[in-house]
Amino acid sequence: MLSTAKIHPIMGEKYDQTDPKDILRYARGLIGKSLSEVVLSTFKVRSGKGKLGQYVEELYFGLKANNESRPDFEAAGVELKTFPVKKLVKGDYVAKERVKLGSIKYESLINEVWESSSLLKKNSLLLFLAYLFEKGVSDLDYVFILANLWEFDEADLKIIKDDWLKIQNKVKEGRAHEISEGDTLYLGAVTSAQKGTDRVSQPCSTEKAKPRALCLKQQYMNVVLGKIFKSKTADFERVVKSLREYKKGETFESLVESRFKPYFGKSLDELGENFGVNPKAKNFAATVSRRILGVKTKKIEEFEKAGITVKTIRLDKSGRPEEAMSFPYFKFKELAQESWEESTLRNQWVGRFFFVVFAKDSAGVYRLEKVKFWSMPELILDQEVKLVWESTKKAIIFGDLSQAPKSSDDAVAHIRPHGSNSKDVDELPNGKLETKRCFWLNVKFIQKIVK
DNA sequence: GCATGATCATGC
DNA sequence: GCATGATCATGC
Repeated sequence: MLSTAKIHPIMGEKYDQTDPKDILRYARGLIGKSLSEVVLSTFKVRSGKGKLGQYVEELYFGLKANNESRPDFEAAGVELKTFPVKKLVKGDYVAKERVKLGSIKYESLINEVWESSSLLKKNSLLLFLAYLFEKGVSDLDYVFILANLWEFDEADLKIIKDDWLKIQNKVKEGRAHEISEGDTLYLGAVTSAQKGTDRVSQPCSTEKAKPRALCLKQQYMNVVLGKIFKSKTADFERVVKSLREYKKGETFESLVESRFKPYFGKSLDELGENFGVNPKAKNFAATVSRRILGVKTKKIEEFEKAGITVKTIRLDKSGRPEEAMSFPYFKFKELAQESWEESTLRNQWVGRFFFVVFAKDSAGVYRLEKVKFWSMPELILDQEVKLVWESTKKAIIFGDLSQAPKSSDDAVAHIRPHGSNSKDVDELPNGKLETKRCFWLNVKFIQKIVK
């Protein structure tokens, strides 16, 4: 606990805790500095994660530990979110992790209504305070790089509300133990267990559930950061241009599905011709799918924010997927250093998927059969996929990729080359060069999903 | 028919 | 120039 804490002379400067703009002005006094530079204090550094946010609140803003259900700056309605970002080689800033909005209380959640929900009350106006994360730097020495007020626009709020309702609904149905972060789009229900085995009770079932917190997904934060910093990669196209496009009771997902419905049964070639897409390209079906969504070349904002991976699947005449499903290649040395919980693979596969399925008819013509939003049950992810990942990591560290999971091992996934050609290589920790590889979802597993 | 390695068009 | 999504090619 804190023994003493003194505000630095330059922070003797006052700010108006009832005025969001003045809070922002004061917050910006931190930009380019670390906490240790602006706060003179003798205090014990607390152990554990996420303490920097508390230090900032107490030492810089002079706030007391706050009641969970109200914003930090109650009179101004401003909630402070301190979070780490990383700088990519190309210069863009990305969130290091999700931004937590508050823990989920299963018992009370089921009695809340959205408009007066604790989530909305607390998080309507956010003050994003980002610091640059660097390995090995202590909490007080991180340099702050951004302070910005953030209010969700109508389009985002619509999706966040539907996310919230979806989570609430699962708890009402007594399925809190089946919640997965991939269920939802922008608002995630991330596990917050201290230990992997921690479980809490839920109101509508005797089954114990993992403790969870509501968060803004990492991908959502990446888009937000891109917009704030006006990054070149933050140029997106939205599927939903206006809220009026939503029919009554329609969610973003059902709206997307309804965009595809008029094309069900149409042949892939026919669709490609209509949209002027080169049928020879290997991403032919993927490009056609994007055109159906009404986007041409830019990234899809809603999909990007939600971390939705769009994949096309071709089924043969017997309904079997013709190929396994590839993902971006991984760097051997990076994977070797990761932990499963924070791995690139888990982060990608815990998200949502959108499958566009083309099936070969009796005449051998591919036709758009259906579309499907899907997320991997966390049980499969944290057991079966984890095993595949761990075995891959072992093989990489050992320096022999022939020991990595193969398609014939009959698991959920395997690894296989994924480069431009056999000369497209990456270095193993032992210095040996191997063709770049990626994780692939097995044909049988994909078949189960789309059935 | 299937597993595995190799490769290609696109977009940035 | 390279990552990505996806499919092609080969061999058993």
